[in-house]
Amino acid sequence: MALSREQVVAGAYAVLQEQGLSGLSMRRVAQGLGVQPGALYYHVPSKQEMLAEIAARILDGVPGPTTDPRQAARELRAALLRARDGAEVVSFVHAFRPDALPALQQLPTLFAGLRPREAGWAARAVVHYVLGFVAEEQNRAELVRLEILAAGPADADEAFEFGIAALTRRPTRPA
Amino acid sequence: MALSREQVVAGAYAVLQEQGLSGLSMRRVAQGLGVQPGALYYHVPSKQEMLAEIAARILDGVPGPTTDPRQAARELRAALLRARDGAEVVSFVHAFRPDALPALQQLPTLFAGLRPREAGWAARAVVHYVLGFVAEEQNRAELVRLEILAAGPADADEAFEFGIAALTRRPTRPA
DNA sequence: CTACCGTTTGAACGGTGTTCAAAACCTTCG
DNA sequence: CGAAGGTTTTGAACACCGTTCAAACGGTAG
Repeated sequence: MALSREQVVAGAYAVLQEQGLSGLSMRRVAQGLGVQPGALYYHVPSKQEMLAEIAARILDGVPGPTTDPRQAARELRAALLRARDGAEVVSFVHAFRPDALPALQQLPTLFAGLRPREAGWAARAVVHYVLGFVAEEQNRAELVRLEILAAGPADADEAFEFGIAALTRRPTRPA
Repeated sequence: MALSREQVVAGAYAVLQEQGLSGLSMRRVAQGLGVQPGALYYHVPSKQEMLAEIAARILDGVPGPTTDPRQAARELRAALLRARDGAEVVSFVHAFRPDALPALQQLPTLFAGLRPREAGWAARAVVHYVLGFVAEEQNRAELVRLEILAAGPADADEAFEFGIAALTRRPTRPA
């Protein structure tokens, strides 16, 4: 049976879960699918595009039908945590192909109380904060797993809420 | 005259400015110094350590003697913008060697009005926001330079202040 | 002049993303 | 059935990458 784009992406996702982003090479994906590396390029134009599809998959279905930016941020974090190195993957894709992540592009609509300009800024601030926070979270977990770092305090949820609360508080009118 | 660690780092910094982070390879650094790649490893244990030194150099002297978190954030952004791909470099180093960046580790002391736990959270939030914001800023500039992306609105300063204002506003006491 | 030590070379190892002509496979048609 | 034609895969190569290490080099002190 011939390969398909979905199978390639699924295979890559499996490698991501088992080896992490640094272990995700086209050769390993090919090996996992029992195929030569070149075959992948018939279904996928580049590794970057493949990662874009994985990132979309990671963010699939979030945020749900909420109108609360805080809730959206929580769901975003949960989705990122579900995939190994999820934040790193999404950050990478967000950098060179932001249009491939509709989940993040729709965020400004949740800041209904703000003018369009400010809503965009607020959404970007939340995205940067969430991606940075979770990237550090997953990274530390990995370093702890490899015993390079000692486990720190388990206050991630509280810390996350602290930042999100600040970023979603309505500005106090100056004067 | 024999090479020195400082010369290696300076050479790497020069390559960074001319080629960007993606063009910064040990081989190119060696070439710029008129030396074989292996010679670098007598002065520097790895590329990661070399990058850590570059990141420290980028953040050298910031934040200045201010006690205002907002001002510190502005100086941080300015320092990152001074180096090509500065935010990406510092993010990378911050991920696997946070202790190599005292400039970022000292940030919690600026949140004097908060309890230690909250001060740490606030500092981390600011770091994630600033690094994410400037990374996007520099990345977009690069994509525009390569004519992959059309130039957007020039509201970076305002957008930055918006996020920083939110992150440095004192929490409204809940009840 | 010789020994020594700090530094550099040159070559190699094992990896990476990507390309492409040629081969293999599969389906459809005569 | 066999031939044609399109789709998919192979196998090999290209140009890189970070890193290692024995051997050679350079200068300096005894």
